[in-house]
Amino acid sequence: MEEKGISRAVIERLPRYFRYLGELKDSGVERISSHDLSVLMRVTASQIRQDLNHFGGFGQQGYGYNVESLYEEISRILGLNREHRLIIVGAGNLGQALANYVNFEKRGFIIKGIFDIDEKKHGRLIRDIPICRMEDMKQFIRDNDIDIAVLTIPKSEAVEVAEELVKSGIKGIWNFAHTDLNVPDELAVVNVHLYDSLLELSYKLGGKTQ
Amino acid sequence: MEEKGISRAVIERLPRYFRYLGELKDSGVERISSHDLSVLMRVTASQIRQDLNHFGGFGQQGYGYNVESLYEEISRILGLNREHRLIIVGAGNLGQALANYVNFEKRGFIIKGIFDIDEKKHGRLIRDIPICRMEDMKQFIRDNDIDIAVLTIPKSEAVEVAEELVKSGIKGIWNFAHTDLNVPDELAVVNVHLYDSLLELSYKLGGKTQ
DNA sequence: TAGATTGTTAATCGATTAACAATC
DNA sequence: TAGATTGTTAATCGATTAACAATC
Repeated sequence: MEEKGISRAVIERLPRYFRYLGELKDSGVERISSHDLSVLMRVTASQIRQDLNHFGGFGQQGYGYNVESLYEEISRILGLNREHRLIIVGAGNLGQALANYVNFEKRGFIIKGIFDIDEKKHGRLIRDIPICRMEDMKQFIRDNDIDIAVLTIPKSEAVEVAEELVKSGIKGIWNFAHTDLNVPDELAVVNVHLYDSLLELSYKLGGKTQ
Repeated sequence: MEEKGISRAVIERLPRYFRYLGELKDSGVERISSHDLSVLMRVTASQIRQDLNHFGGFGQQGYGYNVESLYEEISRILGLNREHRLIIVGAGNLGQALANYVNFEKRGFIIKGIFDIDEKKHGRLIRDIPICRMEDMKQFIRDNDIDIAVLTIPKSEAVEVAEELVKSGIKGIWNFAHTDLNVPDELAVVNVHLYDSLLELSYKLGGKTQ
């Protein structure tokens, strides 16, 4: 039993389960019931059981869930049992910040290269990752078996570059550009629209200011 | 008629409407029907009309919506008619990247100060924004009438610092720390959990790799 | 006026919560 | 065994879509 028509809502909750289980595991908790977890996470126990049962019966009646093994199951569901090879496209502030961030690597998201149009940046290293010419991107993706591209370029270029990435055989795009990409359905895209998220905060502030 | 019990789903769609209307405005489009907009945005026309009518009847039968005025309405709903004063807490890679990003300022999100525990960073400027001591944060928030704190510190410190921010009278937190904050309901919090978002991508990649 | 398109009510769909028999 | 807690079905709730009278 696995992933056919799992709803977006469930998928978005998985990383949060994973995070809480990781913390429980680290603090030495061996087992937890859906009820206890629901109190911790401030959701309903029903939702937890429903969510998990989309992927399999990981619990045991009268016992609950084994923290370690549930953690491993979710880890596997999230695809953390295999290594991902990434490139970052756009060596601006955000691209460089992400390149410098080492925690992703620990989880198997390996950044192999950075690409930028600015030739003054070419040849420079961030950590040990080279900043390369855009012209070499396609070949680099193939040579290094890259599956994820992190898009941190201005929106004006994003759509075009995304299409180029698709042609190069990339499997997923982590899109920080503030635009919707026009890519085939087979491609996985997750958008991080920071400005949208800031506007959401501004909305929620509502009458709270002034 | 305004914002009472608007659902999360609707709120999260507002910035996207705003973006599309901005682009239409910039390309000189004067009016648009919910149908035409629905084709462009790949949603249903019904949803657009329902969403907008939570806030008021901005359209006109037989005509559609005036792009400019709808843009202004949504701008106002999103709170862009007033200035927001921000501080960034945590001058690491991400904090510095956000501080360097000028586009937010253009929309009225003014970054007034940056705070970090690392005293080697104190006194340095990013653009014209000073990096200050954590001890001075509380006073700075009051003196500069700060309403939003951007939290870009490790999760280990985030909960504690968030509580301090609450006491200092902050109204909203844009949280990039990978943890849930424990703050009163009156406070607006929007989380940007980058790692969760990357895991979502990893999940979606599913069988696509290997 | 006739045509177009909204605002809004009603119908449908999907997600969340509750309940409980199965079972460890 | 008795108690606890799951997996799963049924009930409820909410969000999306469809339909259409109102009206520009």
